[in-house]
Amino acid sequence: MKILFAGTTAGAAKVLEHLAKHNNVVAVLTREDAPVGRKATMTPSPVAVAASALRLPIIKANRVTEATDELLITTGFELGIVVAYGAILKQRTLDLAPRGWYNLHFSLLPELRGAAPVQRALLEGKTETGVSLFRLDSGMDTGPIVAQVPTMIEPDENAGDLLERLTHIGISLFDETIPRLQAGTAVEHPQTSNGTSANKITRQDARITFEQTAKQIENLVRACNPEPMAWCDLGGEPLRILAARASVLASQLAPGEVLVDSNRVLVGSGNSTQIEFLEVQPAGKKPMAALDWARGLRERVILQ
RNA sequence: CGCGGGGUGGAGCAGUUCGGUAGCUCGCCGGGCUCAUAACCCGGAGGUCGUAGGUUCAAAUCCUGCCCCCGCAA
Repeated sequence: MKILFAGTTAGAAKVLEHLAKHNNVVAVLTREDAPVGRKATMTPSPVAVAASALRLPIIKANRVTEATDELLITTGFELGIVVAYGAILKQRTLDLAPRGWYNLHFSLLPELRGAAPVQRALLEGKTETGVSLFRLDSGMDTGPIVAQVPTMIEPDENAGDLLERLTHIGISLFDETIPRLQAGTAVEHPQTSNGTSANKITRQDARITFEQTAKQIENLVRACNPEPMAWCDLGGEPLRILAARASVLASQLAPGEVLVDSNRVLVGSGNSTQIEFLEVQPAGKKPMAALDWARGLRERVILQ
């Protein structure tokens, strides 16, 4: 069976590499090269890089237009597999695949539909999430579900860790399910509720306000690592917080006040709680242990 | 030519304005105290100050080129 793979991110590239070993992937759809870094170097997506290594035909498009459809048709694909492609497929395009299009989504649908299910799961402090494989329809992650795998969220997992784990789970799920997709024997269960949405987390969302409780800040920090990374203001410069955990001890620190105590960097937060910084990154510096950062401080600081 | 910060013993920083003995908080090694310790006390090792050149009696510090790292913005 001829499979078309659509994806963009590093995780999607991993899935592609695996699928291509065991299936007949005839072409890859990915987003166009994008500027990356300070020099805005045009860089192909991780999926494009992986597809090149696999010597697969690549179709690059940020929006799937009718012209893109024509290219897709020429591949002769029968089944579409989508993992974090980053653009909506219209019904017109969905109709091109005789066996349909299936999407791997990193939540237990209908929970957390949308662009950032992993980050939102952590931000909301969930203890369980999972992956869902469903048939695409014209809505946003609303199609009928073919398979789901739940998993517990580890207390110290951040979004990067969790996404990596979910990706592996997703790969296993594909191994189990693709034969049935190809045979057309997969059982589909319609989503029965409207669920919840998981919008992308913006840089403003990622700003820490120390009026929040330590637990809320911890959730934000975990959700935002590695992207877009939680931050606060240190003397007019951003201070990124890569890792932190809510302390169980009550705090007498004012919100944003920093105290080093017993080899721990504690910061006052809302409702008399305190957040412990574990890893931070000042502007212009590399990430460092919070204690190292605190050692270099010459005076008391208040974060905002 | 988008804006900006930085490179100083193993780590994080000060010192550069105004040139003149390598500093601080840790870590490491050895010893002491202690029931014990992430605590405390004593001692010690470890640095071509990113790199190449220039100015000077003298350069981490002043001048010039180059390399590397990072934040913001896109």
